[in-house]
Amino acid sequence: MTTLGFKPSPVGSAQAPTDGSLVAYRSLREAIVDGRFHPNERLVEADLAKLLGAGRTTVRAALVRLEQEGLVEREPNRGARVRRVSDREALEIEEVRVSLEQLMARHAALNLTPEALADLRAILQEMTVHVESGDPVGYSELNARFHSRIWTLADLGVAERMLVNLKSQSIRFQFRTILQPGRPERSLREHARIVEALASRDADASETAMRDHLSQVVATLKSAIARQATP
Amino acid sequence: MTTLGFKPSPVGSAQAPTDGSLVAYRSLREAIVDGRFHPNERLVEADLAKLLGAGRTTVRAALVRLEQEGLVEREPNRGARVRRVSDREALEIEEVRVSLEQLMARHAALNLTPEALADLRAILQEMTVHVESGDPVGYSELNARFHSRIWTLADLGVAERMLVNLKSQSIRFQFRTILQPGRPERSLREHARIVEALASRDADASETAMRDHLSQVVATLKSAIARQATP
DNA sequence: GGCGCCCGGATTGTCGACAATTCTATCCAC
DNA sequence: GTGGATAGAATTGTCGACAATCCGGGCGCC
Repeated sequence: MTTLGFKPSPVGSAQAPTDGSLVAYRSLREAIVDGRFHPNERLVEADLAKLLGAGRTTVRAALVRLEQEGLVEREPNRGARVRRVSDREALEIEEVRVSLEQLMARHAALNLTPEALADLRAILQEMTVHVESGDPVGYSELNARFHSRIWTLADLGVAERMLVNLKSQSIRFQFRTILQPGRPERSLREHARIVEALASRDADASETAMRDHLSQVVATLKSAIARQATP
Repeated sequence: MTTLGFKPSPVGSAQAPTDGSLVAYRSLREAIVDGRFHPNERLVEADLAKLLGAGRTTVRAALVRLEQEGLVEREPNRGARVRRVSDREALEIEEVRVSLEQLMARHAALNLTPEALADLRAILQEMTVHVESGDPVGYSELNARFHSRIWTLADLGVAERMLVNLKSQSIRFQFRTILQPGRPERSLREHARIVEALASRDADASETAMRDHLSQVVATLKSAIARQATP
């Protein structure tokens, strides 16, 4: 059992008076995506209840939600565990992501505002700095901001929810791409192309630029996986 | 309160000895997608418990799952209701569907087997019959079979789950497209093109054929919605 | 007559308890 | 020793009860 403590509300963004059920769900979710629970680790309801200072019913509800979200696996009468996403599935997730991000890029191009464009350029600028100083994890965060900005611009709630969900499932794999030598530099150029395409409000070009970018990510991930399979 | 009765296991496909929790979930799900509960209808836990012959805890778990699935809306302390998906959201769902189905078509082309091709041709044949005899609902079912066959051929579990989920949310809108005059005939031709593209194992062509087909669906739905907005 | 307060009814949120199931380790037969 | 049966521990599934919260109507005050 992991011994990391959960405070009632660590530093988290202030929310309603703190609904017990929500707190349990969010805490567990965060713990899983942050890797404080390992893949395949068992999640015993009673233990979690103690950890969270909640009742078993509450924990159970959270587990059900997380199962539906694909972060947790539950077998009848055998309990819950953190779901391990296989290499194959990670690739599949990334492919779905390509599809959805293409859609996002297309709509973003149609909805483009000067402010959004400025935001994207600013992020791009910051990215450049982090690449030059050789800071992959900082870059990775900016990368997330970049795409997220496009999502809100695209204004497609359904697709956005799906992407957020996919991301939380595949987060363990993100470093297998970004840590590849030369990858940040290339990624930066790809992002620049996306911004250009968006700036010209060309939906087709934006979609294509996004596809090219993420196809590279898929390819990188694929080769990284293949390489480690036969060391 | 709807008074439709739930038998323990109406005629449903046999499953494990019938897990109470699963039964509740499936019954509710089916009731919602079949329209036995109207959009926005309140789902009172105690009532459902009586209906299903289960405890409130069980019903609650089912509601949580359905919420995560997007079929039910729950506000803290205010209970659950059947989620109403707006016209706008239905369009969005359909657009996401286009993206994912393109991906499916691409992979289906790569994985094509003679049996799968035969299946698709058979479904196409049946479709022709139903179109000629003017049976839109029969055609609609075959349409579902057609796409479903492509999904299993594509062998992309993640994308398939998403599509199934999207479909259950937007099922109320399917008749707004298929009932349009001339739509079945056109749809049939589009499906034929998809089969051709798949048969030639051309991934790009398959993807394009699928996109063209579903873009038509989106367009049809869009105009149907616009038309009824201003009658 | 309108506005705000307060109260009962209805409903949800949470808990602990109990039964049912699965898992573990120990013992016995061979 | 090996294999299988068995008892006990651990864990899940389900329930009813109780407190907390929300909703609607009635009352008084201005």
